[in-house]
Amino acid sequence: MGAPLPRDPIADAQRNWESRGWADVAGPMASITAIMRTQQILLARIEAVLKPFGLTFARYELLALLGFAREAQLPMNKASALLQVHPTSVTNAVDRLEAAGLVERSPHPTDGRTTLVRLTPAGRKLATTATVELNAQVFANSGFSPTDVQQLTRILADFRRNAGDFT
Amino acid sequence: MGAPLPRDPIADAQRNWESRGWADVAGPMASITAIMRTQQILLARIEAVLKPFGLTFARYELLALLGFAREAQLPMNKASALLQVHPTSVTNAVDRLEAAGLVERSPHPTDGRTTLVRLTPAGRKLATTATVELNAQVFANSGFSPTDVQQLTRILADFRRNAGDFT
DNA sequence: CCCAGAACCTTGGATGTCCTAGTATATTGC
DNA sequence: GCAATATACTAGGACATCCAAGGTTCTGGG
Repeated sequence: MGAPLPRDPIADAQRNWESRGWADVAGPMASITAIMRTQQILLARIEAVLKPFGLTFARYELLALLGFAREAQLPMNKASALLQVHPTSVTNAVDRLEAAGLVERSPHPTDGRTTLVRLTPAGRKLATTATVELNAQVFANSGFSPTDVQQLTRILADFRRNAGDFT
Repeated sequence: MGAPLPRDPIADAQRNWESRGWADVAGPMASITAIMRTQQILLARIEAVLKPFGLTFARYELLALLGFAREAQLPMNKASALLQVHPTSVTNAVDRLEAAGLVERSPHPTDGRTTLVRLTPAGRKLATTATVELNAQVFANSGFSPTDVQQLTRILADFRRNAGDFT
């Protein structure tokens, strides 16, 4: 979005916090701000790879999830829970994927309230293609060393468990 | 958004990647996905604290940045660079903060292209109040141990530098 | 058996982010 | 000095996320 800054803006913020008498929380503040920024960078990289396929990250995640599901299908509410996003976000993603012919909705055989989403053959194919591309262009050169990956995985899993994501 | 899941969905995804023959990138994939999810959780906590003040995280960040600037003012493009967001996002945030009487726009004295944004007294006061609240309710109990904070700071700073955020 | 409460999905609204394009002002180069 | 290029901000559009509200279908207790 612009040229590199001469200084780390987050490190500056941490110093500002300390000089204001908030030194006790300056470290966590900086870590959290860094997570926000890192997420933006990673999301931008991912979306750049997915754009040629007409996919966004949200839609890709749903395709990938369905690709690993039995019969390549899931109830909407199950998808919402596993992706950990609001049900309306799933509705939105399915609307667009369905319009693109990548998934199909069908009524649940026994529960009239729930709707099943299933990959079409085209959806299955695209899910694989897009994943291969993401693996090669983003995950293979993530910018994290193997040690970093291990530490991140541990730290963030602890955090997510503590936040109530899973038990 | 829902009850805790019985299993970590990201760990499941990692296993799925491995069983598909993508074991070499399964670790980074899981780390990156965990960053995405962690960012969502943290953002939700922050916005919950800011909501009573009529602020969002984007608007708060701008207020906080101005609070540390000389004269409590900055050119729009400088704010965009330091917050590392698109210029239109700053325009959007300033529009709303200005409507709320928290910041003011003024023309740059020598460069007719640039606009300065400055905190109003109300804006300065709210910035401090909101920060104290965020410190107490989010950063003081971040969910990261002091060791985690150190490791995160190091890993994410390396990543951001490598991504071209700063030198 | 039936109705109240719960569960599931969708619609509509608010916000934020980015991109593209357009307007206005500076700066550069011939 | 003037035209070409670059920079700064803003308007409009596409997407995603969440919340609130509404319609439909289940489930359970009386």
